[in-house]
Amino acid sequence: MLEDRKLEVLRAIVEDYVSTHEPVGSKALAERHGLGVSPATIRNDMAALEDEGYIAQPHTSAGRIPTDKGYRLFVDRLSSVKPLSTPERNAIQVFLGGAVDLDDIVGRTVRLLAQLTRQVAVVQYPSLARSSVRHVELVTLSPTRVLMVLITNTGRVEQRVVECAADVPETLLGELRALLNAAVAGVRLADAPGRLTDVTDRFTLEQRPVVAVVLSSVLETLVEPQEERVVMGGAANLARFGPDFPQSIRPVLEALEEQVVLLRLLGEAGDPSLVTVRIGHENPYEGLAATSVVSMGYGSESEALAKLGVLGPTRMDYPGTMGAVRAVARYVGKIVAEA
Amino acid sequence: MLEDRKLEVLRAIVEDYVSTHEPVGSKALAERHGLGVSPATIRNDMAALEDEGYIAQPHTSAGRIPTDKGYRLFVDRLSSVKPLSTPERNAIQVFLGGAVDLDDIVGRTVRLLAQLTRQVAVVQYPSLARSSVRHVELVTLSPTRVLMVLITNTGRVEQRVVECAADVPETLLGELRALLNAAVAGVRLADAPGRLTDVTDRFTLEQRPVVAVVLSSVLETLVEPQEERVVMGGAANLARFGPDFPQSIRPVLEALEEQVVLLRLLGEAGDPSLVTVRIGHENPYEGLAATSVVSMGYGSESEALAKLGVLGPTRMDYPGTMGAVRAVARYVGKIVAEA
DNA sequence: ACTTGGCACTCGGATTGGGGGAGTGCCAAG
DNA sequence: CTTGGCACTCCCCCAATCCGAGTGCCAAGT
Repeated sequence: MLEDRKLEVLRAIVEDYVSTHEPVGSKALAERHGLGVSPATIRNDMAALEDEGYIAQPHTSAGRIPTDKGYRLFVDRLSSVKPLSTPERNAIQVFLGGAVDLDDIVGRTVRLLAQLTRQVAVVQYPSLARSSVRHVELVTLSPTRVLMVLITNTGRVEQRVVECAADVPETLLGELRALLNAAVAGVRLADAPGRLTDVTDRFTLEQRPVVAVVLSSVLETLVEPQEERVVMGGAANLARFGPDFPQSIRPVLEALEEQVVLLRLLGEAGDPSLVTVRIGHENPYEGLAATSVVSMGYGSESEALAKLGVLGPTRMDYPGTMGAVRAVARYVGKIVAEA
Repeated sequence: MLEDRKLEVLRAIVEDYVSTHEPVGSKALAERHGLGVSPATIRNDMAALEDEGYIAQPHTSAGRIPTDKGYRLFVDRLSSVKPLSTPERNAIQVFLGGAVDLDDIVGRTVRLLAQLTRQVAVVQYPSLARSSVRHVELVTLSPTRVLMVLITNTGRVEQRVVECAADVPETLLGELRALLNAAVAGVRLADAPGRLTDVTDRFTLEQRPVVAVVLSSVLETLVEPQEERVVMGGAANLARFGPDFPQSIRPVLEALEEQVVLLRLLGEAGDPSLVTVRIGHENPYEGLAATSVVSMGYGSESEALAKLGVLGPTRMDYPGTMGAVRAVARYVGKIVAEA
């Protein structure tokens, strides 16, 4: 009973603080939320909650604000993901439906997420490692230079210029192209290198050096997690962060420019089939101490290809944000899987 | 004589204000800069400059700050582009030298510019319209779907999926590929459509519908200015803008997210072979009233392929910024041209 | 054992009221 | 045309003050 009400009070504090952005006091709480008790009682509960570390006061004799720990409890036990409204769902379909290629899908997704949540959105490109090879193309640029283009089933296109010591005859290239495609088409990138081991053997001794150079380039592209690309958008929503500016926005902007940091933010989250929330100091970057990340994997039913998420102040609307992230992730997953 | 000194005073005001970020008064001016006249004299000149609209005072009895018009005069007549230091030049070479493909070049350029100028950098991808076709590739995805990949001499890769009503036999595709490449390889994109007019004639009547669909897709990709892509970086440098925050940073962030706005910022500048400066209200977007854009075209000797630039507060170090932009533009131009 | 009203207390934030000073404009003399 | 002098004007900074929301605790009520 008492425990129950304490949790109820915590929920009320989080909700009020999220909507007003101001420390919330016992009186306002008692009034606005229909808990049938007096401010004094709430004060007792609040004192307890503070002892346990769920809330804190900025200064003596101010209202309380939730701590990271408080938000954590709220997210884990006091709230449920809020489904989107039907118009919102429709908007997603319309907005993503018009996409033509992978870049377009990712770009639209980022804008969509940013608009829906009014926060900063981050979307990772479908990972190369988990997708499969659709086609390998070799194009002569100059006698000694070859452009290798790798197309995956997720629509991603990787390119690389190969410099060869000797001239590469067009016929050789054609042969190699055919062999390559026969060997790896439809194969997952991670498994592809194994299929290439005996390709060199098919060529004459004098051809082998050239073949080897091209092959090694293909292998590199296959194996290297390659710069896992991440796209960010909605930075203007940072202005919503609060009036306590440069200090708070600066490190966030810095973090957002580092692909590496973005990748870690998304990458270190848990089960990709569920919405994950990392709150404040739980994030792997100190500049984001006042920031939460809501993320989720997307891809085919069976497997996540990549992740996406949004980033906002710890004082965000978790249920709503989680709902938006989940809905978008599912929808994008469907699109990417069927493409 | 008098005119000359007035200009000298204006230059001093701009330089001082840029370095201190504070309104500059007559006394400080007389001391710090070696104009051999008394503060009183300077006051007279300042009054004149104010009448003519080159400087203004934030409030009565404060120092003066340059107006947009003042900066304009400074840029046009009082300053010269400041060449980079040798170490800086080396840094450019090292940093851009390691680039492997077009995306990489553009990405590195943006980071380089942002770091060099400590401002927000904007780089446009080499335009399709002005570059030429290196290769067209057609790949079967499923019996009725064909992926068209267009590779330009600037290293840019455009892709598009073509849906055909009927099955597309591999042999037909091969033929078409050969014809296409024979027709347009090495041709500028703008001129390419003309070369394709009689391609359809080479096919049998029953093949033509399929050929036509693929061709029209190729044409679209060739003709459409296609989303002219722009990349932005160094947003963290916005924090340097000033302590008068959200109001000033918000519209800028918003503008930076609009590809369209970015394109206009770069696009409307003048002669692409020279460094162009747009100051404050000269910009085609009201959110950027306190912002200047320094931009320049880059590409081969003969012709600019695209533009790049930086964006910062009107109170920026113009000579230095212009020097950095020019140096980077030239170097990137060289790299892109020879690639 | 909780809840409640009462009450003294504590600070942060907004407001007010002077100085202090940088900077200006004008004037009269060089 | 330049210069020193001088009165004047505001802005900015600081300190003192007040106000009130909010707290903690206690003693009484259920």
